[in-house]
Amino acid sequence: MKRRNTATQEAVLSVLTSKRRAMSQDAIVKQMEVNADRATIYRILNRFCEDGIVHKIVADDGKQYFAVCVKCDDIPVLGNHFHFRCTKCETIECLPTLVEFSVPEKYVVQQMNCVLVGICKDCS
Amino acid sequence: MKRRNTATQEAVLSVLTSKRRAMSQDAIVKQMEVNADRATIYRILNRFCEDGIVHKIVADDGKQYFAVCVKCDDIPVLGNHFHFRCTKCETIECLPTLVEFSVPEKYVVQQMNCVLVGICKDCS
DNA sequence: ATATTATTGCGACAAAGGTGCAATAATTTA
DNA sequence: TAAATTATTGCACCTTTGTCGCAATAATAT
Repeated sequence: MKRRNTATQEAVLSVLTSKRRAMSQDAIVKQMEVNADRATIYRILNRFCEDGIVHKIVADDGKQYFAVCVKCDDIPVLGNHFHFRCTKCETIECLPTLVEFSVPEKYVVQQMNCVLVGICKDCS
Repeated sequence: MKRRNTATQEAVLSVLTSKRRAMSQDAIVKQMEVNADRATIYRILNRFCEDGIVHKIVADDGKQYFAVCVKCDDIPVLGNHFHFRCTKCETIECLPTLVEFSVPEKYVVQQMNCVLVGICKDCS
């Protein structure tokens, strides 16, 4: 399944990279000048996830948010970091804070989804 | 708004306390012998949350799970603990592991929702 | 026993995501 | 460059989760 370049895909990626935040599908379309079908956006985002271009966060509102996997401020943002949802500006960002934990005997951790909720630096 | 005792409420609470796991609405009804309306279950669960009897977890599947606020194994399970979703037995449990973190300057954390995903001790 | 009002059931609704299928268009091949 | 291949899209439709209004029911207080 070789990938192809399309305008919609580039638009989605462009929005995500410029905003530097985790965004929901509807937030992404709002920022796009090109308009595309909802289902298409979801398919593009899920493809990006498979390819490791973006990662998915499920916030405490139950919605999926997508963020580009980039290094911010020279701190590598890998899988195991906290996400921060600001209740004032309604954005979700990747914190450089790594999630540290230890689980009881015999538990195997494969993924994680950690969201802190509060007021971000710009709103406090 | 004084609370009243009803059979449905007791049934919900009974299921949650006996299972000792975080359960979704549909999982709860399946375990109940009394049958009640979906909306009613949700209202009961949200009331329990308000009263501090149960707490709500939003898993990485975007669904709400509810767990009784109890002490397990002599370890107090308060707000700031990890949750563990087992992909094999499809349950979510409260880990005794507390969430430890430090956020960058000027961030104010008010809540958190941290879910680890993998294989639990019973399934590994 | 009656009045008060919390709780329930029903119906309807909205939002978020996903899917199948035919049409479109980006690559590849000739 | 033109034709063939097949990844991607748009559309329609569907499912699940969760909420809400309102009238009916039933738990408590009087």
